[in-house]
Amino acid sequence: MTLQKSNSLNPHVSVDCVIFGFDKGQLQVLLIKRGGKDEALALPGDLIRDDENLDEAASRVLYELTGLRNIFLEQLRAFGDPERLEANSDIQWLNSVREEPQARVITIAYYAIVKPGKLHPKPSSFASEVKWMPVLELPMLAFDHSVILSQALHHLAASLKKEPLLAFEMLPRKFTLRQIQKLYEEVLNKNIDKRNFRKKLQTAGMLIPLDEKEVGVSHKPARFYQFDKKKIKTKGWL
Amino acid sequence: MTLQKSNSLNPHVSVDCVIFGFDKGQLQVLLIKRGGKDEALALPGDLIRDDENLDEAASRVLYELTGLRNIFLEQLRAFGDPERLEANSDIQWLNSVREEPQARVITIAYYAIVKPGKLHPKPSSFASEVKWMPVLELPMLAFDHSVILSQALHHLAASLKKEPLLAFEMLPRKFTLRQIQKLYEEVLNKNIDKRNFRKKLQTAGMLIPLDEKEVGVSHKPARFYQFDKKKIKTKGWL
DNA sequence: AAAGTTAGTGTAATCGTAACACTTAGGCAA
DNA sequence: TTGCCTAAGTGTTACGATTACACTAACTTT
Repeated sequence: MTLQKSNSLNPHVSVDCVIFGFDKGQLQVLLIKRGGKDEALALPGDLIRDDENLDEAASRVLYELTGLRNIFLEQLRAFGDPERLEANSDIQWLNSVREEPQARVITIAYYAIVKPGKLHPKPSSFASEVKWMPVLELPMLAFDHSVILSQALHHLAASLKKEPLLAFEMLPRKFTLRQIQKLYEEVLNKNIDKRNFRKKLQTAGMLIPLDEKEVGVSHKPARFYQFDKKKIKTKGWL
Repeated sequence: MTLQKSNSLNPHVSVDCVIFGFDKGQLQVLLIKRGGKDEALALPGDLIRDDENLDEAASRVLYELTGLRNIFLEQLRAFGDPERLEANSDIQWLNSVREEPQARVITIAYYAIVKPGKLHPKPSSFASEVKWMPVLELPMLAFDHSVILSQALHHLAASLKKEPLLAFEMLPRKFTLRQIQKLYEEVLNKNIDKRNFRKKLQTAGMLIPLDEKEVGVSHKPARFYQFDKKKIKTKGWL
């Protein structure tokens, strides 16, 4: 091992966040454009700062982008092919100014869940454009972000089967049984039997029925429910 | 964000490998000492080189340590508190020579599985001492390696429930039904009913019975089996 | 008032899981 | 050689979980 070499080209390390939301019956992901109009969409992310750990860096990216704190956020995994393109245009600028060889970028991917309505995307110092995109009809993303996103999606589906908590993170505070079923159908990409699904929800006993119903719908109005946080069951319930 | 700063202190990035093996009825992990006798045990690891991706770096560490290739190897997750101590003594030396502030080390943890008997630990350029230790009776490890190991162990148990393949990676080519059951009992840390366990193995149909039995044991000799790689079932079988 | 839409509800068949005990084959010691 | 020790090997029953399946109720629109 050449010490000199391994030090001189220490990689950049960034976090990238796959931010999921469920709205209009579709699973959505929050994407940005950093610079010009015709740039590819990308996952929001930033270089890690010296004084923050990985989780804090991801939290910060989320906060700077959305203004939200206390969001569900977990590390997915690290990505770092040496051929990975630069994940931050600042770095490109920096390197071109210095005429140094470009250091690679290793990124730690996180996935996050935001309740619908909590977030009204707007441009920031990070991103000239910010918007929700339905995961099922995505264009190509910048860098290796398509790979990251598809792994995050896979992971989300696997987690949803084990942890009902995640489902409730994706729904508004009050929701109907139909909404939660649609969420599962969308993410797991299969149809679920209504009666069996409700039976299992009842057995789990994590729902508080409210004395409130849908209004203005042209069919029998559904009852609203709330999630009972005291009764989380986390293992294998679907 | 200060560009200058974020670049000048680019973190070091390393891989650390949690190498599991199952021998003498116990789950073991391969640990090293880098330097002196009274140093704490540590997970084997190294800085990532410029020309390799993360998986390759982990593979290389494994190869340099054990001489083995084509080992089961998967990324666990990244660890990177800013307070993380140096994970490579070369770096400390380097930094002290240059009188630079120490850059933090972010590490990508991997876990690997090695069949018993494949590996006869011996010192290398990495490590002055290399040895298998039973995971249930470990001393404190260097840096944050105890945390990494415990997460790897947890992950291993979770994976074993889903992927029988992992079990077969841990066993020799020929094994008895008792061996595979003991493996599960050790990793999942609970007793398993013999008849039910065998029934499930049969249902899964991944075992090829051999015309060979234990010899020299002071009880009814058990039949040997082989794993049928063509019939892997990977989802939820235990 | 009729048609359209989703809410809401129970039962029977099937499958998987869990609990449980005795006979057999070999080594070893008296 | 006999008896004892040890682990191998083998089925059945009870229980719980999962699946499949169809009608009535409430509200809106035309």
